[in-house]
Amino acid sequence: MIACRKFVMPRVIKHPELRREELLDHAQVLFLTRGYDKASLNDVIASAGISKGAFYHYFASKEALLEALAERFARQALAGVKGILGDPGLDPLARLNALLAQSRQAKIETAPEAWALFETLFRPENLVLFHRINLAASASFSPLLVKIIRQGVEDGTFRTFDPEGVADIVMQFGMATHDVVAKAITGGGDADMEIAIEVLEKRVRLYEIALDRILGLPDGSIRIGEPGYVRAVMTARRRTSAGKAQ
Amino acid sequence: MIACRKFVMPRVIKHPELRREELLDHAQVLFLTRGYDKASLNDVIASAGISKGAFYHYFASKEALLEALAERFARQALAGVKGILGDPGLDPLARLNALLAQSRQAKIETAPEAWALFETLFRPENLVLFHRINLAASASFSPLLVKIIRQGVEDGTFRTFDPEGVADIVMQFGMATHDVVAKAITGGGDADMEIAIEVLEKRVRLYEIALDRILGLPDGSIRIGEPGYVRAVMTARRRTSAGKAQ
DNA sequence: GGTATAATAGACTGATGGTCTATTTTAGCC
DNA sequence: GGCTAAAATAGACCATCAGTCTATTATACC
Repeated sequence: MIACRKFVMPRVIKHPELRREELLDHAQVLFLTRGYDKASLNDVIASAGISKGAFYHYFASKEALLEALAERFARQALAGVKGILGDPGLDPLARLNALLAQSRQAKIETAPEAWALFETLFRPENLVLFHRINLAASASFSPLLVKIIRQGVEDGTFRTFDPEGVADIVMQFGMATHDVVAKAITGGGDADMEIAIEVLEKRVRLYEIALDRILGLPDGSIRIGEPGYVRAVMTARRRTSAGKAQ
Repeated sequence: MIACRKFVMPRVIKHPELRREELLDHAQVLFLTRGYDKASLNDVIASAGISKGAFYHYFASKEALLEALAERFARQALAGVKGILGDPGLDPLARLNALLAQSRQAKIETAPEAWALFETLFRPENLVLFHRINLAASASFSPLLVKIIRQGVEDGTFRTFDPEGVADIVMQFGMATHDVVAKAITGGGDADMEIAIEVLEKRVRLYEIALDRILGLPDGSIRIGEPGYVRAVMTARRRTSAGKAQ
């Protein structure tokens, strides 16, 4: 039992990250198309072309796979936004607007593929996955928002007694917007979409004014998106998703 | 094959509702304590003391059981609130405040048992259940809110261009409040709770002022809860949940 | 080439949601 | 009370799932 090893000890450090990333790619597609519950582990490993033993070498469980996927989503979402905080040439309001613009308009318009994935997160079958990503994302996103709002409060741009609370509201509005957009896109026909666009455009205006007033700013200070951008986003998305089969 | 029946045809109408309700009771306890996923169908039928055949006579699937439970929750939540809309002696602001008070303070303080159940909905394992209930609840709750806000807009009490949007925001705030309360209660020790109470009290004030401003009301018009009520609720809940084993 | 470990394969397991067939209970009708 | 058809119930059975276990191959270092 007590094998007195001769201490030859080769230490091997490989690159399991690559395999993990590859697995996450396959899992992402399957989880988002079928939902976390409906996509079985066998589906994932079949898609990746590996055995069960290999999978469990890289991930402790299906749950761990989900967690890793959520973390990767959050990391990617955060990456495009980090620079704004570091930019010293922006005042707090511009910074907040830049953050909002970046996290919606820019991202949506420049990367419809990424948005296509994000949008499926709002489908009911992806509830679990969405929740995980949401947790991971707001854990890293909220502090950025709080920091910006705090700066604004300190230099007098914003007026509020609860920066964390306002940050939370901003996150809530952001999620609600995504939700409405996703519902509209996945929803009914073109006539429905016209109505949805109108509703959403109005909603975005409401959120803007609400944030203005909550932060003690004059109406029209906060810009979540230009007028007409909802239509642009949604027609663009419609075009993209039209080419896909189920 | 073609049995030419003599058309004796007895028609039997029983009361399957009772059995269904009973099953929902057992499912409610199990789903809320263990979570929807972790509570197996066998657990449910064992708890109810019936066979699988009997269960599938009343419900098409485990999913259908969840749906029915969510509907019942929503129905119960709505029941206590219906009267407010019918009360002709209230102006829109009082009506909105009454609705907010009813759906929080009153409900919480008068029925800690009900709230204890509700609170567990926010635990991560109950995500699916919560989402269903939330859907069912807002489907019936939102129209009430919209109606009240519309009345207020018509008679000039409220000023907004998007009553549906404001109703959505009210729902969002309500959910966020529940969420924070639940996290604080299920969270750490008494010291943490003191901090949580402070945060939440501040958050409630923020939501109140936010709604005031969104609706064009003077600050202090909307009352979600009296100052100090958060502490009362949370200490009351702590006492209740302290007596329970896991 | 020897060796310890990383990596992989895939049969196997226990539990789960759901199905199926068989049996008992219920309720109207003569 | 007997006849009948449906309602209600029981529980064996099934396919599928996440996860385990043992066996085998590949790799990197000596």
